Amino acid sequence: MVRALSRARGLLDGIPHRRGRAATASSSVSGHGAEDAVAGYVRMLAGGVRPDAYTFPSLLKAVAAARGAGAAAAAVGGAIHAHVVKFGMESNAHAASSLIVMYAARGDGAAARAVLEAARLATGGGAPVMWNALISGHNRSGRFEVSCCSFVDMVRAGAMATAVTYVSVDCARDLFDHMPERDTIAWTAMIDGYVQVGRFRDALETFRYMQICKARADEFTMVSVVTACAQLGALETGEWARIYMGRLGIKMDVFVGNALIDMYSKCGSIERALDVFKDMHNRDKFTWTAIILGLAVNGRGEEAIDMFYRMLTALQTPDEVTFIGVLTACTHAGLVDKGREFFLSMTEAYNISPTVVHYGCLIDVLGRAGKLKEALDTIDKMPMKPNSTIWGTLLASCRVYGNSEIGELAAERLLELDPDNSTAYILLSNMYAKSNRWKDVRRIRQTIMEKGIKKEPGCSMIEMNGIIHEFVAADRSHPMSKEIYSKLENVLTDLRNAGYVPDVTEVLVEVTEEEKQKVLYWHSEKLAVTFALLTSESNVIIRIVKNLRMCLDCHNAIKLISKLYGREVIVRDRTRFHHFRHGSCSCKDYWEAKVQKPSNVSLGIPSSLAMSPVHHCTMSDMMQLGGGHS
DNA sequence: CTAGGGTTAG
Repeated sequence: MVRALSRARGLLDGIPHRRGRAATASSSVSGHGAEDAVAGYVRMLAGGVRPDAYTFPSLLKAVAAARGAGAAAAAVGGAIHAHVVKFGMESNAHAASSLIVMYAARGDGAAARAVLEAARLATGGGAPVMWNALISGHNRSGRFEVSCCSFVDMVRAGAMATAVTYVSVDCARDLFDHMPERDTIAWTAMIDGYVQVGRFRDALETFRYMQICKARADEFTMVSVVTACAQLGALETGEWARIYMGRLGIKMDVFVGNALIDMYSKCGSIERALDVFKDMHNRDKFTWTAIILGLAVNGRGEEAIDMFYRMLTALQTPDEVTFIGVLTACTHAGLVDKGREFFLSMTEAYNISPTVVHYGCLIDVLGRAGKLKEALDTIDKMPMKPNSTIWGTLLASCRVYGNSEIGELAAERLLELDPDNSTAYILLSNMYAKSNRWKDVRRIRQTIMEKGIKKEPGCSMIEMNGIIHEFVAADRSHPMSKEIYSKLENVLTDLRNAGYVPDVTEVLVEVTEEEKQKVLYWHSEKLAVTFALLTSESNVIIRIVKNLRMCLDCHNAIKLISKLYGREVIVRDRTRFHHFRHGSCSCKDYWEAKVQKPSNVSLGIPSSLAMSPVHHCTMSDMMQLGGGHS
């Protein structure tokens, strides 16, 4: 590449002052690698075409995107910079911005800044986009402190630009609101800023405000909007966004397609994800990875693996994320041999070193199949230090299979790494209870109380007519709270008449039977389902997104609700989808405990200590009711 | 016609 450039330099002198065809040359260059771009540029010069303002941005973009910041790449960048100067383009905002991004992205902040200052001097201020370029370039090289400094400099220089999003979203919003005019890029940067920090509802709200302001969205904007919908499980809004794009003639490029596949998958609408997938003629590795993951978490592991083979046939190279999808598919489909096989093939066939996340997937595959010893051996042989997720995964499997020996070890390791992990305490005390080690049970409970360990509160979201409603356990803040609780009473009566028995043994605290039941009844997903029963048509699928894993009692209750009221309910929890229909669930109850409940009564254990395998919901129950401690 | 804003996991 460097040689090509030096050849280009040699050609410079012979260039006639002919213009006009440069744009064609530069557009033919974009979309290819740096090598192709430079080769195209050289061809252009050789053909006697003089580069213009349109030439350098795409050329530099290709060079900046080239992997690594090796000496060769640096030399090429420097040479192109020389060309920019030579052709008198250094104060052109487009060319200068491209140079700035290239230098900053490679970590050469001084060079980037020099380009900016030169352009400012030459033009008496310079275009604000150059500041965007500077900050964006710093961010690309991960030097966020430097980008913050640049931001301060920008403000001092009196420039107002769109890159403000990178400072802090709230600060950015303040600046955004004060911008004299906002173009599509500014709106998109703001919306995506919210998406990046996980404030998806703010992202959608800003998009709605964008509509009110009659600003035009483009495909970039829509990717961020659809991504927000995906995270929120907001299918109605996501669907609306797709129709909106059609109506406005926003082109559906591969980014939009990928975002849509992900959105439909994360909303439990895998059929529509597949529709989008089939309609896409340009598929990249993201497309395949998205559909593989979508199929995997929606309980269609075999099809996910078929897709992986199709991906190879389509000559797309899987990356480390693809393998997370493939391994997740194996977990959810219970395919142990395949899982091991794929894991090994990563290094052997694709030269991808498994990360701790991949090991987590493998532990999950083995654990869910009950191969706990093998899972433990795998952890021992891992080339990196196991993190808390690894031990947590193993612990969860130990709960399912009632293996207290390995479970105890996993819990201890987990607590070493994450001393306030509520799940570990609950499962540990539960395992002690199961082996009648009541002294240890009391010790754990004491620790929980003393340390004031708290569980992340359970929270369920549901979209109704484009509005997202949020419920936490025992929530009374919803405007329809009164109706919801009264409807819940009716639903529970129906359920009991149909044979539902509340699983109160999961409540750990010393309270009356009545109180135990209440705790159980007020779990956030029950509130959300009840709300949906109250407010939606009977033919509408109820879709709920939960932040934690579903609890066993809610799982039972919703199974029965789907049968009794003839409603389809889809719950996306932390790890998978539950599609409830006609009284059964797509997860095939795979994650439920595969052990018998302990027979505490016959052992003469006081009922206040009666325990059984517990789940995520119990800690808040415990704290909420005080356990005689409050 | 170009620069600054976009997709997959945890």
